[in-house]
Amino acid sequence: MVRKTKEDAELTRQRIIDAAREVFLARGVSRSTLEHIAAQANVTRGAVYWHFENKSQIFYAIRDRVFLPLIDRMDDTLAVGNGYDPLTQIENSLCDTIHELNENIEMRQIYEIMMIKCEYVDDFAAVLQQTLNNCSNITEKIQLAYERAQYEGILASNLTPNALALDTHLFFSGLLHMWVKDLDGVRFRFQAIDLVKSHINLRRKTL
Amino acid sequence: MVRKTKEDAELTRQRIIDAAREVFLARGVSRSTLEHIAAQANVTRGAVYWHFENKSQIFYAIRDRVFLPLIDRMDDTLAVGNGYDPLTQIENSLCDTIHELNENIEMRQIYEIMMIKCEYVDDFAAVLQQTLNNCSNITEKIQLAYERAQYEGILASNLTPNALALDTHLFFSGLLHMWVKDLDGVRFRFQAIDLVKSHINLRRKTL
DNA sequence: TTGCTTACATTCATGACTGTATGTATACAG
DNA sequence: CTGTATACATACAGTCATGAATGTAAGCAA
Repeated sequence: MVRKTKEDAELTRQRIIDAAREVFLARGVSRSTLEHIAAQANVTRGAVYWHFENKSQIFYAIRDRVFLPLIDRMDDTLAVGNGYDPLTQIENSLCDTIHELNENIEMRQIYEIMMIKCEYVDDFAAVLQQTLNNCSNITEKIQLAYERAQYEGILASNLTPNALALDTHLFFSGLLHMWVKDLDGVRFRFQAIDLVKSHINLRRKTL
Repeated sequence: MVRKTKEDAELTRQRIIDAAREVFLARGVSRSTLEHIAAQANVTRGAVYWHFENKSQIFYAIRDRVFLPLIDRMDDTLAVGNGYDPLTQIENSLCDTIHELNENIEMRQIYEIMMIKCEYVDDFAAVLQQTLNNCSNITEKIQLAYERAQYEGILASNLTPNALALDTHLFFSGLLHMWVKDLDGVRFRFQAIDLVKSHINLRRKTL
């Protein structure tokens, strides 16, 4: 095979990442071999080893394509003073993620891989803890929004913003899991948005 | 090795199941080999193959040791007329499960295996759907309790019992996941019970 | 143009892991 | 007391999968 230019090489790298995503999804991470990934990307294992040290490194590359953008979007929708009241901000933030899952196949696949196609042992155990940290950050941001909501007097509940934020976080975490597992969509996918709205309405003071 | 009596054989079978649980937990299901399991159980692979067709069958055996009792307990705590009001019934039902996770090492390990040490592909994909079905049943039971709560006029919310039940189910599903992933216990394990109580209080009409 | 580096492809040695086949001693039925 | 089925252990064959070693042609800088 001929030597490629730098741009070609980067393209190959992306092809390998995309291929790995497909293969991980179909076979699970553990049972996916570098040969499978290489074949799916139309290269040889040599090429894969050139671009990545091993399978975990490919996994990390895949994950970063989802979680870094996710954090950013959450920051945006939960930012102070974007025209929405705090409860609506939280609602929008959650609905945005659902919307993204519906529209973005890549993101959907990556969530599926991380939730039900991966075993968190050895190298991967660290990933779980990082994800937990990210979750903590998100919970904090939601809590801040609830604090503003309380200050603005639109909260129906007598619970603390902290308790509300944790409850919301757990609800949404469960929803994402069910969204992913509910392959035919009947149970959760089609009504995910409604579930988020109900969840938020439960906390909104009725006029 | 000498031929065992029937009771001995059953004991061996249990030892293999216990061994598989330990090995699955430590290495993940995919990367666990029948040799590992056999070694942990102090038998040879021959013995394992005698008792089980393959690895998935061992997995099923492990799972059944948790989920069948779980359903039963839920049925009990949510049964009509056991002296508690419906909201307290739901609370007890969830707290019981948390309590069981705290006390029962076997159950804790099995949850951990099923949530973060298993890749749901091929044979295992079916397990997910079965679990989803079980979840639907539980949600229905919770919904019935909410309907009774509504009838008794102790519900604070204007949401439908169906929406409330789904919200509770998702919350609890998220909580179990976090409980399992939160290995050091700081984030969720120690306050799981409080989180359940907050969740229920949010729906209880204040006097 | 030369020579070094890049971006892969190819080959090889080695080591799991699986499933099955076979051996074997004993429990148990009759 | 004897035959058969049981409950394993042992041995074997075949298939992947890995990682490293080596090959190679082309890009690119000087």
